[in-house]
Amino acid sequence: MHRWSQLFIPTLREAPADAEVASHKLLVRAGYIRQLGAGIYSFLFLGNRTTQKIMGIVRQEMDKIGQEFYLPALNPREIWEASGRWAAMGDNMFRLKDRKGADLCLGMTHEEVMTDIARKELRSYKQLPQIWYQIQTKFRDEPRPKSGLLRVRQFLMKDAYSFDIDAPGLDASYQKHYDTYCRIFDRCGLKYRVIDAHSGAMGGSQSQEFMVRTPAGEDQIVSCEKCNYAANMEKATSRLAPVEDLKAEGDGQPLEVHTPGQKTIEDVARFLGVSPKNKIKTLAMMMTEEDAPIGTKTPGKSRTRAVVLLMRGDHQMNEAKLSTAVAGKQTRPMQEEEIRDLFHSPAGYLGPLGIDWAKDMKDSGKPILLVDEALEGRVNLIGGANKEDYHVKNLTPGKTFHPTAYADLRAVTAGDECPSVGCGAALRIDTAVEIGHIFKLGYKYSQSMGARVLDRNGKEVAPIMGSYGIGIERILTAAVEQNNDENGFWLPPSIAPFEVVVVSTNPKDESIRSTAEDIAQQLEGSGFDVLLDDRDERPGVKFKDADLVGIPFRVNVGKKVTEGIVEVVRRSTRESVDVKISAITEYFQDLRPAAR
RNA sequence: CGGGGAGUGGCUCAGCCUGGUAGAGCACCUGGUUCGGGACCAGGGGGUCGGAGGUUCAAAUCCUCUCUCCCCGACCA
Repeated sequence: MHRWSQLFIPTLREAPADAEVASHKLLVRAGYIRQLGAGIYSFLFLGNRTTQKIMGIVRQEMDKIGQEFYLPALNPREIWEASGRWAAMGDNMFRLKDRKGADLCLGMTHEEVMTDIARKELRSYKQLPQIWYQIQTKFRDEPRPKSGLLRVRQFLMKDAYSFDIDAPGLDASYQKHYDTYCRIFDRCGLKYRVIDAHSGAMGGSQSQEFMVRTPAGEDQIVSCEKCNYAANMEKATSRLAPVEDLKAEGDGQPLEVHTPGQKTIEDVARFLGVSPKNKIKTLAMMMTEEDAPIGTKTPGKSRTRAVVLLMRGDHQMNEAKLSTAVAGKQTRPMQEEEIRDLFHSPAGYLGPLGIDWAKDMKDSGKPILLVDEALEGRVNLIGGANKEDYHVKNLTPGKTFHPTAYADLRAVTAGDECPSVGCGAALRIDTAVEIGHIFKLGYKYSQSMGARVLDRNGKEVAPIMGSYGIGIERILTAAVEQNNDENGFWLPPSIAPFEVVVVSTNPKDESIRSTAEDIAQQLEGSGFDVLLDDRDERPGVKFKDADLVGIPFRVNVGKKVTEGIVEVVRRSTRESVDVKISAITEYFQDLRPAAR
């Protein structure tokens, strides 16, 4: 029996001054956590109890598909050299030396250690598939820890790794994780979306993120309220309404028109009496190509190369999509003289004509012309003439000028139509927190680290891998972000530190005290996690504390005990019902979610 | 790393400009009265004013350096 009077639950009336987001303020106020340094937190009794429950759910579900390991956080340099990530991780990796001067690091993730085990132990396709997971502390020297528990330098992660003999095997392992993650987050009571994610620099083929919408989030996601469509900004698309192209003028060849002083898309469209949708927006960028391999700290020789983007007049460019289109190279807007060098024209009249564009991305030395997919197939567009006070009609991509490549560069905006077939609803854009990530790794680690098994034909092959992560504390943070008000927060019973708090409103009244005690005993006997607030405090203090600390149900034991009645208050709605003391256990058993 | 802000008792903050040897509310301890939404009265304990150096008869206050934390940006397998 947990008695509040004997526990350490240091609740605060006021939030610490340096807390900004709701979950940070409330978790500190509720006595769950205390800060030790930037991005470093101690978990106290209630906080630890909750993370233990979350880990319990994660274990139960993961044990259905995999096996739990426990790997060291302290890693020798060698395995990270083998994968190439000793350098690639840069300053984000905590590094240290042992007494002999040997390099060590604190693990940010465990592909290397798991793959090391695999390469030493796995020999045959008959041993596959394998799914190995652990729940363990990760260390990342974030450039900027922030928002309480949302971005920290030390955190708990459930990380899993799959080893399969072939791609269909990986697909199956990946799907198992997808399903398991849904069960885990459902049981944790979270509302989440699964989005297609950028495969990133890890060389994987497919990747999805489990996101929870919250204003405190750092990532922007696009989602549809009606259907399940969801994507991050760099992947999101939307359905474009058909646009009526202009008719060719004259002989259909590019035709210069005098547009004195008309520089912006809107000005030109109005001046010529056309829609911005029939205009081409020309964006002039410079891209920096580093000679030195990415991740190394020695600055190599860098060259710049012009990248010109053509968008539909009313569209905006998304920088993440541009970054993808140029394979992660750094880009910046051109400076005035760079624009003149390439276009021989002032800004405001830029267009694709008269420039020798690169035929493909490898056609180095020449400027790159990237055309947004929204312009593919369009005809007779209007763009700048590369000549002051002139624009050009009859521009048709692929005919009057030749793009280096077409690419998806367009930023989705809120209210755009959902791209799902037959959906038709409007898209929304929200910030979100990533609570899980599943990833088809492919052969990157098995190859670089030399894991090999014999296949059915006795041929040596590298196993194909997947990796799958869940941020334990982020589940708590997301739950608090989703369920709070100015008085505190409420957690789903499955992850709350206690399911019920029994408040003895006046411990000096013997019948109230003993009834509260009996009810708490009874509920605990029926398998509920119960906290008995037996403190010698005024009722108001106890109610305020109960509202603060995240426990979903409260039983008020007060004057009505003489009538054999107590109140049960549901924290989320504040609704209160009178329940007969004799029926209290049944009352809660009826509420108990089936998932337990 | 660039820009901004802040470090004064456990928490929230005042005092700093204009130097004179540290305050309030909450929390804590003792006694009493209270007891259904963060009570009241009386008494009490607790502070290297982030750190170092300097100016001065005298520094929380002025000057220099430094550390830490927060926010925006950059960054984020």
